[in-house]
Amino acid sequence: MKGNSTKERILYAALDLFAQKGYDGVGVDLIAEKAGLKGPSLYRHYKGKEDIFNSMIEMVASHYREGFGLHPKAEELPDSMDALIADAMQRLAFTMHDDIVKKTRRIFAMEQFRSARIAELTTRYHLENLQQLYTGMFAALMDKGILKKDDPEYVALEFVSPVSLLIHMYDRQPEREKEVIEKIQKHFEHFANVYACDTRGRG
Amino acid sequence: MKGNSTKERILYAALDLFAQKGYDGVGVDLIAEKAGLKGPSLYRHYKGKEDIFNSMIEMVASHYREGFGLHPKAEELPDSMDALIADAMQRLAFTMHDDIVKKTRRIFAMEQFRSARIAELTTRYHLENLQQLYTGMFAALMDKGILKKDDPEYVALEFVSPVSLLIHMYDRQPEREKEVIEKIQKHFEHFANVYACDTRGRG
DNA sequence: CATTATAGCTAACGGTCGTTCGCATTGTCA
DNA sequence: TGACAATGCGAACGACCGTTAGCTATAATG
Repeated sequence: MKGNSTKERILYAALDLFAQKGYDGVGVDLIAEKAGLKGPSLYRHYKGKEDIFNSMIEMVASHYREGFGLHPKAEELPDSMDALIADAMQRLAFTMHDDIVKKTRRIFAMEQFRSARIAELTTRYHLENLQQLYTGMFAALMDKGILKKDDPEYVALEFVSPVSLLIHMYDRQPEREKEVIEKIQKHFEHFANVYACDTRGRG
Repeated sequence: MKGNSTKERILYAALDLFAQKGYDGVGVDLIAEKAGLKGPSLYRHYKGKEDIFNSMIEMVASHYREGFGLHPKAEELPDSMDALIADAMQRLAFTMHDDIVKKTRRIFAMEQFRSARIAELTTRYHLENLQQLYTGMFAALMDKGILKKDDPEYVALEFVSPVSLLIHMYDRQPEREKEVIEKIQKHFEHFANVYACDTRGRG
């Protein structure tokens, strides 16, 4: 269990349990036990269950913000279609297997209707941030003559959406992981065939 | 409230309430009240809360199966890109505004991890059925020379994924409905530019 | 050293949960 | 009409919920 201070341990315990059974499915005593104390002691650190939940959300949100800060710099742009796909596959592997990211996704899926704040974060997390990242990247690749000239925002949407959707599928049916990865791989290849500059003839 | 028999009324009440607050957020007394009786009377019709939930899921699943049975027959195939998009926009309007469909989506989103059965239905509902529908349609359109020849399965995936993702966004942020519809419309146009046969020059 | 804040605990509160029991009412059918 | 199943109800059960109060031990502070 990550987290050094008790406050942090509580948040990581909450993250893990809420990801398993949802907000209403977890009692405060269980969170406390996982964090190494008794239920009432939680109230020395947080105002209540809702406060624990919100604090945990803000923690993973900032964790995510940091991890996502690694937008590729100009000189790190992929310089070919193959490099683009390799880069995307690496991001995929991280997203699919990082523990915190996985739990965060599950919570967002289950609790997306709990508040406007969470709804907003969910949309950002599942769609907008990814689309924005690739919009910038594709605009640059179009300039460099690697991608065909097109509206980079919508090319990014086409690129990102199947991945996001298939990751959701993996989240709820992890036994189909292989199938998901294969389909994403094939989707990338199909994307390359359609949008790359130097590809002659398709189909 | 739809449903004539008490059994049915209970399921529709459960559908509505579970869609609002999730399984754990709704008590049996509330379901009963909405169905016009008292909590303990539910047990004359179902074995318990879980049974109500599962029965409700099977009801909407079969409701969905029927509604989805309207796969276009060969002679109803769209005969142009414009017709294809018009058809898709009509399906979209239905999906976005039909009450039962909306509630079903919310429940699947919140309860997708509750059982393998629901996980499976969620994937079918959000991805596989749509992809399958358009895979068939696109294969035919490729034969007729309306769409460029390509792997219809992946063309369908590219077509369907942004729509599904943007509908999820609409579900949790209905105040952004206009934006969602615009983006889907633009996505369709972009798709047409990329994949239609008779389109010269893009960008 | 005396004081005070911090952080843990047990006990207990009022409330809600899903469920069961026993009884009353109604409708069906011989 | 009498028997019986079907369907409703109120009362109540044990379990669990989030939270508060009050006590204790330790750590920090003057």
